[in-house]
Amino acid sequence: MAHQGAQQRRPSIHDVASHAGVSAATVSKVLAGVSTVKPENAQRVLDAVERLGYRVDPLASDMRRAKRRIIGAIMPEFESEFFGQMVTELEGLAEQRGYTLVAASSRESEAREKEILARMHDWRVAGVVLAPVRNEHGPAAAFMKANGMTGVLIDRVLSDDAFDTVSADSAAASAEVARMLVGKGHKHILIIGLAEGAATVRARLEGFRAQALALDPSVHIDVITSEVSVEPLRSSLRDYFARGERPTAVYSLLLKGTLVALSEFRRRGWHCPNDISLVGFDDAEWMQVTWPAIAAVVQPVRQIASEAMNLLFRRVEGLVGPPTARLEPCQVLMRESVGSPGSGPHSGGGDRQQPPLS
Amino acid sequence: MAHQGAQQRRPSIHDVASHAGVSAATVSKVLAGVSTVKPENAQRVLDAVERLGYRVDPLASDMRRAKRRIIGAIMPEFESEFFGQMVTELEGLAEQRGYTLVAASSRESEAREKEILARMHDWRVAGVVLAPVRNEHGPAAAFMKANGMTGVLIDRVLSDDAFDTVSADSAAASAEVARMLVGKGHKHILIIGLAEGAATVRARLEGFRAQALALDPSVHIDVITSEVSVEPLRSSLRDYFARGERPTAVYSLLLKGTLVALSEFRRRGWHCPNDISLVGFDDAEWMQVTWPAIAAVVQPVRQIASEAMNLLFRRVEGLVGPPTARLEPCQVLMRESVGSPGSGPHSGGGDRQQPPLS
DNA sequence: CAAGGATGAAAAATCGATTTATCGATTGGG
DNA sequence: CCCAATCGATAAATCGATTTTTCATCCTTG
Repeated sequence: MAHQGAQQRRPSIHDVASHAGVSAATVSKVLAGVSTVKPENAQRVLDAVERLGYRVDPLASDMRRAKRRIIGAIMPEFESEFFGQMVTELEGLAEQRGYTLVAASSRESEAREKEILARMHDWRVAGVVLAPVRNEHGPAAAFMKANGMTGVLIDRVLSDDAFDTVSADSAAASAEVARMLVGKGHKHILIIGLAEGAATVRARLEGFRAQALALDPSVHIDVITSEVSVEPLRSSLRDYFARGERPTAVYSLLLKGTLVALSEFRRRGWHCPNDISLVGFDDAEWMQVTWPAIAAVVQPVRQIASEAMNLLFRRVEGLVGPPTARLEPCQVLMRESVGSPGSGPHSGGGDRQQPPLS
Repeated sequence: MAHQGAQQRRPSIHDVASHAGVSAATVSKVLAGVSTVKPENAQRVLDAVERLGYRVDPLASDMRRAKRRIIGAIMPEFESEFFGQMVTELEGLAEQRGYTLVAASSRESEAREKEILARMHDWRVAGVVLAPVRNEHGPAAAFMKANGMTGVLIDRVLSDDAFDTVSADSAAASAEVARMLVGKGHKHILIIGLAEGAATVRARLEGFRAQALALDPSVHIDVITSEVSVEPLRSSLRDYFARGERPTAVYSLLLKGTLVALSEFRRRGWHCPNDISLVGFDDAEWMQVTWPAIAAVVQPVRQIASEAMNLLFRRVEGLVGPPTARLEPCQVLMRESVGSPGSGPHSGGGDRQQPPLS
């Protein structure tokens, strides 16, 4: 029945006005808290609002303003904990200020990213929080500049000449990982990542390399990266191991790399940390319940989201001035997947029932 | 600079009209594909649109219609793969039909769920895809009914007297899990879950129990559930093991339970499947790269999303008729975490370097 | 007591589109 | 040759708010 009942037109501001015996303009003023309304009339308006269950239509309300109370959020994906938390946080912060958050996934495509942005521009959003697929130099940011949109770039960015940026301090966190691994005696370390075009991936790589070599110039660092998708990375890694390379530790620059590494370890029957150590950028809930628990760099999602929204609203309110580039500190969680090289019984996969795949 | 430049007012339909030398009404008709426009004028309109880069303002365009081209989506959370994928799918499907998806997280709170719904009602959304926190009898669905909103309920629902529902066939999947576990010889099985008030959790429980007992009436099934949060579940589980209960398999009715189970196994130094077997409802990417890989029930996210959207749009377009209740089949992925009871070396936690916690 | 100022509210314009009503021109039929 | 139907397009109303303008009162003050 609910598909026909009760769907009478909702009361408009004019309905409230006539019930209260005043004009629509007066109702609007009362609701906006303007003080030039006689208290008696104000009360009658509030009573009518109450009686009719009137609520402002945000769409109509936004019609006249150039910047509508809508914030757009564009993330490369929704499937990971990181971006899921990010959207949750952004939504809460937007709501606190009376804004509606419209979130969309670019699905790791720059083309789609730009299309979404164009649609958000059609909506005349007040601002956009963009987590670009690659970095701050993509077509999406260019579109925003060309159209004078207000926005903040987050996550896979370092700094920009037009927009404020907020991201995790990848370089510092990677340096800390380097200190820990080198401190444990690792001398042959493999770094795996995706898309060196991504600003932060490069920062993570260089942050690690610089620190590791500073601590011990004899450290041997291999790097395997691949553009775009994760499968090329998997096969490169497979080839790398197949030709006999035996690093004692792997540092993955992103979550998907950590999964690939684990799956290749499995394939070869290697166990952490006895056979090889593993640290990944990006933490996930499951990493602390597996055996071994996986060491990871935790990104400060809440801080990034909150700082991004602060900066964004400052711009929405008209602040002009040079863009800022913020880096929020990460936390490195050392867990069981990291040990000292050669300290454990170097199994060939013998202590589990599952034999290594050929 | 982008904070001031280029933000001239966007061209409106009147700008297009005057450039094309016609009226705004004509422009609107051309863009709507009405055929009563002289081809010559239509061409001039299209030229002007092209030249000015005109795009319809969706907000203004929606003003006059009772149902706006906006679909609301309310999920209990965004942080899990399941709901992340769900939002991604829903967004794509809405976009295909020219609708904007506004997604919000109820953060597992029924109060928040209702507030979000009220806000979406203010927006006069054409329809809502609601994944309720508990089940179809919560305040949110009641609100939708009371206000004559159009909607579809998904995930934690079975059927409703007012709204179409779409969910995974939990009972069938659980029965299949039962067949597999009983088939492997398990005679003492623990089921853990959250909130038996949730319709689907109950269905999963009963689906499993009925099938298991039908196959082997001597099977002993224990059940541990807790309302609301995950921590009570953890401590109940801990107590259960502490008092000497030794089921040979655990079936978790939801993802968080699977994580709790793994973490308690860790704590006691038990390994799957030698010491205990584990199957969880809800798959996740990491489950196939850990050692052992975790057996799981995969929910058909795409089918649920697509069916929900189909049903929703049918209602939006005015279809009346009794609500339907769809159940989409799941897939059960048996992985290494499941074995036969007593088949492996029953370790006390001896083959890993980490000693069991006291 | 009249001019000027302050006060509070109503009327009207506006935002940008869609839709309905209206109007002029062309064409056809009687 | 005139009225009517048809076609194509424009003017105007509408959606639901906000904001500016106008207007009527009342109060001060010289």
